[in-house]
Amino acid sequence: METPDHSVPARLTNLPSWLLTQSAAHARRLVSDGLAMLDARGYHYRLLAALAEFGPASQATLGQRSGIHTSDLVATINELADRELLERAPDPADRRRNIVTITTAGKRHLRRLDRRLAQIQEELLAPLSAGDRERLARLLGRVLAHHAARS
Amino acid sequence: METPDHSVPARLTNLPSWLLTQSAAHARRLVSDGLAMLDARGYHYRLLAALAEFGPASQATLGQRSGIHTSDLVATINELADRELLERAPDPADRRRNIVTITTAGKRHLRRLDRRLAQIQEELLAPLSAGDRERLARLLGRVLAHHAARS
DNA sequence: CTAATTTCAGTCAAACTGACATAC
DNA sequence: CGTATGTCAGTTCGACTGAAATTA
Repeated sequence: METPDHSVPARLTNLPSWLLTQSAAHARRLVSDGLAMLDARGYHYRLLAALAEFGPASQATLGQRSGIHTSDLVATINELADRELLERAPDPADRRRNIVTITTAGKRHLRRLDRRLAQIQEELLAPLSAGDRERLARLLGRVLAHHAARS
Repeated sequence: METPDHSVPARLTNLPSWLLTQSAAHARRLVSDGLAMLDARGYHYRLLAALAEFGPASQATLGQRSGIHTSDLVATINELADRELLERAPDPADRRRNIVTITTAGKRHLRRLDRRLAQIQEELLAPLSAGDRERLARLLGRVLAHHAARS
């Protein structure tokens, strides 16, 4: 069983970081396109998910929960606030802070994104069995946990 | 065994595309930083690898082999040609084409990048056993093959 | 004074689009 | 003619940096 050396260098196909970034590129394209149909993007989902699951919070803590840089959060919140999917209100207890809250429309929007993303996962992982998907998720989760701890 | 719901939304930790893009983000950071120490970046490695493994070629076919858009290839080749790591010469048989060839210095540079990337993989996959790494590579390879076929 | 929070203006790598001139 | 090739200019998303203003 020889590989017929077609097109892509062995140096790359044997390189885990390449396999990872390339499959991630496909994932990002699928997610981007899928969310764009609902006028959304990755940051929107991540922020709405953090708000829905952990409740209202300041932008600083939302940054940690969503993994979005607080600097990028500003624009993301602006976009969602313009569409009334969340609300930004000053914290009376600490006037430096804004308290961000998801609205009912925001929750509805999040559910739409959930459904779309489920379809996208199906497309992304099409060649893998349920067991394979589980194994892949666990392996990636371990890598992620390791590097998340280191920061 | 309850998850202590610390910080990151379950919607994300259960989403394969998120696991993938997040671990890829760590990979990219490690690779970027590691290659930057050798004044290189991902595109340099991919292009040099394609040249070293498959020999001289036109920019169009190099684009396929390296997965770099022919539009981005122009700048990448410029950068490497300036440092004499490859040569760009007009194809006498078809004057639209350039034939790009890796130089001896380019091969030497590639070997340096190989070594650095090997260290980076170690860092990236630190929490995984050799068997786990193999399994991860196979799973990603299958996902990749599936989507590469579709384009 | 120091530290935390938000905001703004940028950079960067990778992936991609569209247009154009040239040559086949 | 239409098609392939290389070049150029520009965009997008996500991740990130640095600096400034406000308030604790």
